[in-house]
Amino acid sequence: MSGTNVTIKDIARKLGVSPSTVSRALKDHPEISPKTKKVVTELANLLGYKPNEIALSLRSKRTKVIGLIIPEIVHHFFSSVISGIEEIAIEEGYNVMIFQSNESYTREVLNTQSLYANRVDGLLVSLAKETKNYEHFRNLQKHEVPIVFFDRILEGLKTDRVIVDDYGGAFEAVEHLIFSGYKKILHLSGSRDLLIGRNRINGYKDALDDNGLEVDENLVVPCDNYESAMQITGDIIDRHSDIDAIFAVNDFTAIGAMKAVKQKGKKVPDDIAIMGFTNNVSSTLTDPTLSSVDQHGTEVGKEATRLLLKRLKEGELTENHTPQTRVVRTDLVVRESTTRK
Amino acid sequence: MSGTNVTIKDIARKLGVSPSTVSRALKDHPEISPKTKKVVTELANLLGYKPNEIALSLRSKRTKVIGLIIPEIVHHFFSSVISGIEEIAIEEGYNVMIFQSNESYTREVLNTQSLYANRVDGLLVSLAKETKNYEHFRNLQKHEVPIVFFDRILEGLKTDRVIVDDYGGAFEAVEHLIFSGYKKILHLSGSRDLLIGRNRINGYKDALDDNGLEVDENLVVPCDNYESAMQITGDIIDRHSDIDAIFAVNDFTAIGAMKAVKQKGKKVPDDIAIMGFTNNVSSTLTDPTLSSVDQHGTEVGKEATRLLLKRLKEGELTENHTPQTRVVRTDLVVRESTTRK
DNA sequence: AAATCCCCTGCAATCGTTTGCAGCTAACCA
DNA sequence: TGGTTAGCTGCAAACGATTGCAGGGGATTT
Repeated sequence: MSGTNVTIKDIARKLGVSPSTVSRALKDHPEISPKTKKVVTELANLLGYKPNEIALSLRSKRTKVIGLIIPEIVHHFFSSVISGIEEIAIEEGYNVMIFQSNESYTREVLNTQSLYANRVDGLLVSLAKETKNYEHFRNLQKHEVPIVFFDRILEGLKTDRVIVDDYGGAFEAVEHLIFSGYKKILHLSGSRDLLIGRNRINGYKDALDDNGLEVDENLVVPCDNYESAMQITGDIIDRHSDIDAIFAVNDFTAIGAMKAVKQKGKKVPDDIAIMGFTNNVSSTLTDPTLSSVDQHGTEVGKEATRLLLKRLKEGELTENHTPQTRVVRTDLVVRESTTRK
Repeated sequence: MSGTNVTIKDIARKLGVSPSTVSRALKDHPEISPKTKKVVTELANLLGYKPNEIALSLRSKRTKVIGLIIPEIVHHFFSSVISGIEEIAIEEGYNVMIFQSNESYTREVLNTQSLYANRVDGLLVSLAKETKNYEHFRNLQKHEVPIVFFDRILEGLKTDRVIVDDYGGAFEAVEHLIFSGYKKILHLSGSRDLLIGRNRINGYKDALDDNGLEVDENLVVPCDNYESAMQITGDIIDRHSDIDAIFAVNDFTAIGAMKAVKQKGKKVPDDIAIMGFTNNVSSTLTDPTLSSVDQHGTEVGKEATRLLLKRLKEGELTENHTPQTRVVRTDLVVRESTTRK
């Protein structure tokens, strides 16, 4: 980026005016004469002048960059969140600097340090699974960097938050199964350590409860990935032969369960219905296609970014700011795996 | 980012020395006395001083940021490329600024402008489908910003490149089908406008040719997504009842074809084998699981970044630099959809 | 005691842009 | 014609860090 970069000084020199005049002319300052403005802008265009954001940042103490820390880009949910973030950010003239924690606490701390060194104007974060304390975020807050957490939030830190309505989504999904005539519903659940895991479990239980079905703790089995679902689902339906539906904590788990069910010679959805969560692309590709709960990743990203930009516009009110929590509604997407012919 | 940020001047003032001394003390300059170094570093740690990268960038004319333009983050291939890029970049102290073109030429041009305004040290690009000309990239090159293209490259512009061995991957995939005893192989192909589309077609044809099978142009059908594969595959196998294998340009297309084949009452892989390309997560989730060609997205990202950082280290040799092209090998991943029992 | 030398530290300019203030020129009015 | 005013433009400092050069002060040498 050396050499050929045109600066305001270059333009000033060629025109025999001062840099200040050029600067003012370019931003249409009222005290500059129309003729001067004209020659300046013409030369600027000719030379392809573009203001140096770095210099602007140094002077104005704002970079127009927002930082993003996520566990893993390759997860479809997170990449759709990024899409949403980018869309809103670009609209408002902000750029996005992305960091992956890879679920590692150490990495996350390093990320916050890089972000601070680069003086990002604000930060969007979804936590690594390992993260239990939040000194690194508190540090940034001391430096008045506003933070918005999304999806994987940190209780105990006063920040804006955007979360998915996991409870509601689970409730609706299970109720759909019940209304479709399924009565004995297995839940392959997420970790009870994570808020999202607990919320989905509670949605499941309350849906049963509200509809007069018994909650059987033996039917809440921790299992949150494809491989283990493949392995354990067969056994479970052998032991509980009256299971006629499975609600899984995510789509991959659901697909693993589906495969196991089919291997047992049972039909989906006639013998056993299957419901996922997340609404991955994958859910349209299975056979039968998988009913799921859409988490609207893009909307989560948009909402988090809107919240952050709002904070940035409000200015230095960090101290007396009341943190907000936005809940993004989920949507039930009914496909073949829960629809008896 | 205002207020509480500690600068070198703050430290200098509190210690009654000059900023220059502080600066030198912090970088262990030999002309600073040990005692001064000690007090300075201690206070710096105490106050949590972190150099302002913006100021450094302004002075040194390098930002330690590399820009990335990709068509769409939500595609698994691209998000794995990002992972690879980030890994290498972070190792070398670089950060990554990501932009999506959303396959739009206009957006891509805007992206290059933002990237230039932010004075990124270098650029990694995978082209939007729409892009036919390259003025916007030529502009950046004028400003001595090194560019590395990957996957979707631009012929006609002298730059480093990292491409996937599409030809070899297709060849190997089709040969695997042939060796498995399949003789009439349909190719659901990509666009002949794109290099990757042409390369895969050529790999397909040469594999047939080399193995003494006839190449039938009617069996190369443009079709590169799930929906259209679902729609047209049935008709094609009706018309050409001797088709016993399908090689699709990507996994989604393959999965669409698989579904259509199953709907016709044919068995996969016993009646018709199916081979994808990309090796998405989805390929492990279908029933039967899908054989595919792994493109090693992470490796593509790593290689592109290595190439770029190498250029950056070499310095201002942009003019007399001989562009390099690196080819990333593919790997055939055999699963159930091409394995007769 | 004067001269020399070595350590250490500070001054000032620089990167590119903005902006409060001062100053210059020309025109207008009395 | 002298003074006021309006309309433009330039000076200089600032953002935070680095670095060539100059200089101060103490110790050593003759």
